[in-house]
Amino acid sequence: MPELPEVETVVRGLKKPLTGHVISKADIRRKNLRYPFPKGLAKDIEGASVRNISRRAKYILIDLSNDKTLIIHLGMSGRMTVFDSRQDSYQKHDHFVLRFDNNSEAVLNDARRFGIVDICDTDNLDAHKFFAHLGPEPLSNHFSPAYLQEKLLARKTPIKVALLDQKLVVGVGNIYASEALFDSQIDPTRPANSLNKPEINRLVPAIRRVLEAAIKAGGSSLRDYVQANGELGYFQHNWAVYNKKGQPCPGCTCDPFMTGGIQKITQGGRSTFYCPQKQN
DNA sequence: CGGCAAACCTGCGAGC
DNA sequence: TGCTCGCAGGTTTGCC
Repeated sequence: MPELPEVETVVRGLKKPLTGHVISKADIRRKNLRYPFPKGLAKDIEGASVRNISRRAKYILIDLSNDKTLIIHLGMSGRMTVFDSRQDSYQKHDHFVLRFDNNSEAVLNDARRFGIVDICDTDNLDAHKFFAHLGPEPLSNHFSPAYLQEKLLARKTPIKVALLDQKLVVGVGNIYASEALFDSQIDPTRPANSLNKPEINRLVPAIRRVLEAAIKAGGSSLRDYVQANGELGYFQHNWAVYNKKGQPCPGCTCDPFMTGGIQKITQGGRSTFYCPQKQN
């Protein structure tokens, strides 16, 4: 579900209402999501206040006053929403609830339960197994054409598949990989090591452009995703190719009845959308 | 190490 | 209306 823009949007939405507030109660409503909830989690966080909320890759980091950081991943179907003062009772799949001193609640709802909740000493975050092997943030300067070119050298897997590898670059998921390759006019089936310098010079800024535009739009809502305030994202209206099989390519003048329009293929077990006329 | 399929889950839309 | 099938924003694991 949530890729970098969705997680970033949620993080921004959580900051204002939660920062500075004390967690009065952590309600753990089942024993596991993707993994078991950490032992003693409630005890570890109750009574602490929220110092800051940030994002690394697709993880939400809630930095607490007791020098621990609560780590949350939304998986495919997770939502993290804040309720001012909740009137209605818990919904189906509300698995983890933080109640605050001002009576507000942050609720993790995750139908498919691919999400993750973990806790870590803030000092040791970088060494945590989730983060130790991650690639650079795509919106940082560490993600440069020179870096990408070097990393792609040894990889003959299709470029679309490579972009989903979080060791190469974090945050890019299935939607934005298709969108960024369309933006840079690169055929997603090309072996990663076949991209030349001009193509890589197009791809890096295209990834940034697509992610930044999506953040501006509050992310993409396909089915589960909502912002922290419960509103939908609206970048799905700006998709050029994702989920648009058979539709005319926005950058092409060719007749979709002749070309078949946008193609849907499967790579690495996941759907890829692209325009064979524009991307090569 | 690279590459690929399968696994983890529930829900929903399409097609019959 | 109701069933089955396929597919969905991610990541890990196990096998070759």
